[in-house]
Amino acid sequence: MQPDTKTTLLDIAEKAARSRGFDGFSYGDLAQAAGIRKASIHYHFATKAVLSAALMDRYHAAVEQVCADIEATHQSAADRLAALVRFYRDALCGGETLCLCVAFTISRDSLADDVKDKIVAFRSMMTTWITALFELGKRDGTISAISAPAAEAHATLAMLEGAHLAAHAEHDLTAFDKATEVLLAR
Amino acid sequence: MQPDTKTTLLDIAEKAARSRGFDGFSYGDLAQAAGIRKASIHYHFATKAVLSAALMDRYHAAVEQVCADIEATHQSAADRLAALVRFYRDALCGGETLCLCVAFTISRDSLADDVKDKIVAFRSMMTTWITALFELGKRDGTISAISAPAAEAHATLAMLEGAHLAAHAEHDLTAFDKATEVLLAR
DNA sequence: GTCTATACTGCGATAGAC
DNA sequence: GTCTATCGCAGTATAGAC
Repeated sequence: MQPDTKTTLLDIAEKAARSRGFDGFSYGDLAQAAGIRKASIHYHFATKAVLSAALMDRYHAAVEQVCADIEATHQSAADRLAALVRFYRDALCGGETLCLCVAFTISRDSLADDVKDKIVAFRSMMTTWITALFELGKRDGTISAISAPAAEAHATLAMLEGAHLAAHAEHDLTAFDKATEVLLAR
Repeated sequence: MQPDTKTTLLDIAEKAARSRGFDGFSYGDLAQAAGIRKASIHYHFATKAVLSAALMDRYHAAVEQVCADIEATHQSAADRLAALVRFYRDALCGGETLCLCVAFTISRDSLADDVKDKIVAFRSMMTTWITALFELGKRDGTISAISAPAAEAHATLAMLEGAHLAAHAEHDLTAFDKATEVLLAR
């Protein structure tokens, strides 16, 4: 079954937004990639603000689902952490695409208020989940030298997003691997 | 002594670029802030590519100087690391501005090739310097549990840049402090 | 749901007067 | 060194035919 136009547009827009940021893609770009006229996109997403809100909603839900899947398929904290790092690594697409939340953060001044709030909500969801991961790590002992789980979580999210930036800057996954080597060795 | 127009323009452009990314500011914005017409800016910087290259050159030299100053004024590895974190914290301007290298990385597709190279060169300069910091830390014992200095350096730069993103996303320095708490406790 | 056509604004950049 | 004026193009968005 073919995806409908709206979904296709979201897919294309997500790729574009994660590659070039909010200010770096236009309805014209999307139209060309989707094979329709740019005016037609307004039927599906009235404004770019509406489109970016839809992108964040879908992205938030998708990543939340990935976290749930990791919990279901990996028992130890160390395995879950490794799976999370692998997810971020795969999300890079060889250095082409960043986390949507990272890409939107730089264009923050161009975003609608509700989209800014969605970025904060996404980050909160992630740090909460990673905090729980480190709390498990303290109990099961599979991750070494955990201080405060919440502090570790904020540091870990920063490191993952920073590693994304590094790989994007060099268009090379090696940069991501170097930055996460210490994290994975714990 | 008043700074000349070219320096004023660089100052304004740096602030704008670090707040909103390469795609997020225009000659029109700079002209308004500088109190001249946008056509006049082309006299100082023929194209936006030339301007962004000048921004990266100046930024690279300035940060390199900061690192040298830290070496001159702080003896132990732990003190130097703390000073580096403090420098990144101050560079945030309360969450408004990012590291120029971070801000440009997202707009990478809009940059001239030589500017992309300057980003890579900046990152290389930083990781080299931080690697030396951790090598000193292994010798003087003021930083705990150092594995491979180079790996620690890549992880640390990622964490600092990720912490910058976090603070920018929330427009709140608290996010930076949370992300660097673990780093400073070492 | 997609099209053509268009309105309006802003962009980077150039030419030439002063 | 800065100005006015302008070019050519791309941006988001809308109106209305099909």
